Amino acid sequence: MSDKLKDAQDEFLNHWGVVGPQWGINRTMAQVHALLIISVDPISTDDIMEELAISRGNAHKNLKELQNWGLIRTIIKRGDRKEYFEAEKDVLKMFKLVIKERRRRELDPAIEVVTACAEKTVGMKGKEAELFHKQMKDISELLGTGAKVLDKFSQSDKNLVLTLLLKTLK
Amino acid sequence: MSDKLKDAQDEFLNHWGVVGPQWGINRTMAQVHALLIISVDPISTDDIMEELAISRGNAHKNLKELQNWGLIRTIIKRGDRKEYFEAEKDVLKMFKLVIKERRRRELDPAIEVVTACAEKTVGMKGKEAELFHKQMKDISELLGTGAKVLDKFSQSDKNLVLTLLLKTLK
DNA sequence: CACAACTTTCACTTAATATTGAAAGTACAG
DNA sequence: CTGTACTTTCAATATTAAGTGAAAGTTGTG
Repeated sequence: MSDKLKDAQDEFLNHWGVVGPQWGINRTMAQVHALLIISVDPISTDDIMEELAISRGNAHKNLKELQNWGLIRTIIKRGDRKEYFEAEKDVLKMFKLVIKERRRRELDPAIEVVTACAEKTVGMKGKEAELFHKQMKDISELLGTGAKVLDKFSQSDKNLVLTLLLKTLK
Repeated sequence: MSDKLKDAQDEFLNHWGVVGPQWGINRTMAQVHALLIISVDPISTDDIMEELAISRGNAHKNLKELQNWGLIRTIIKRGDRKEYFEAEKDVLKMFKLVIKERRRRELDPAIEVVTACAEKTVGMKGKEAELFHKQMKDISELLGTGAKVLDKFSQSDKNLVLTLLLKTLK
């Protein structure tokens, strides 16, 4: 008998490890996270090592990284010296954390660069200088607005924001 | 005399090469694009090789890739056999293209995986199966809505959508 | 046709990232 | 205080991604 649940879980773990890197998240981190969001109970580093067939160092590093993103938390059980880990299971909260982190990593540095470049060329004359300044200013403004939108989304506590958004955009 | 415009342009080219990879775009592709969006006139592969000090193969590959994203177009001048390249200069259009491509690369494959996993476990009994199914379904729905939002944005021809959005979310 | 002016491909090199596993570090229990 | 049950670090190694440059392919021109 093939265990259909186990099959589906394995499919998720494997494919998520492929999808992760397309999101700028490494394969193992994506898989550790995947494992945790489908685990009913908190699990230990050893469980993760075994389940994903990875080394202790690797498991450790990625668990730390997931903690930095705020996606998982450490659980300690009394009478047990091991640490256990548990993921944020609420999918909306989870995505808000991801968006927040990606805004910080992707948008913020880009905004800094173009804003500085725009400022350095303000008021300059000549075709080339004017084009350069305009491009820097436009990119800066657009990314700035984008960052604000993402902020609002990740701070909002209404679950239906996305759905509302969709209607607004229609 | 230090050419302030040249300095700012170099700063942009260099830093954009750092920012690019954080966006899942390789350094050279980001720099070639950067060069093109601040060039007043179309430029050739040789110009790009010289300006960025990269090989022909590398320049070629990244130009092709930028064409796949729809971010640049080829220009031919009569009486000249060389190809020249020109970027989409409208920053809003440019970002719409980037968003469209990233949705395709990041969201679509992820949606496919979780949707399949959700379908395979519909109606299953037991704590573990129920959690798994719920997680897959929730992720699928959230990503699905996200994809639609990005679609609307990249299809919309109103320039002020983002700004409006911001107000809606307040 | 055949040469010149290009563009494209690709086997190889180089650089960047991820992974391992063992050693070092910590902290609790007895 | 000491042994044990862990967590953390890190130098070495493996894997993956990017870049090179020369050779092969293509196309327009005389």
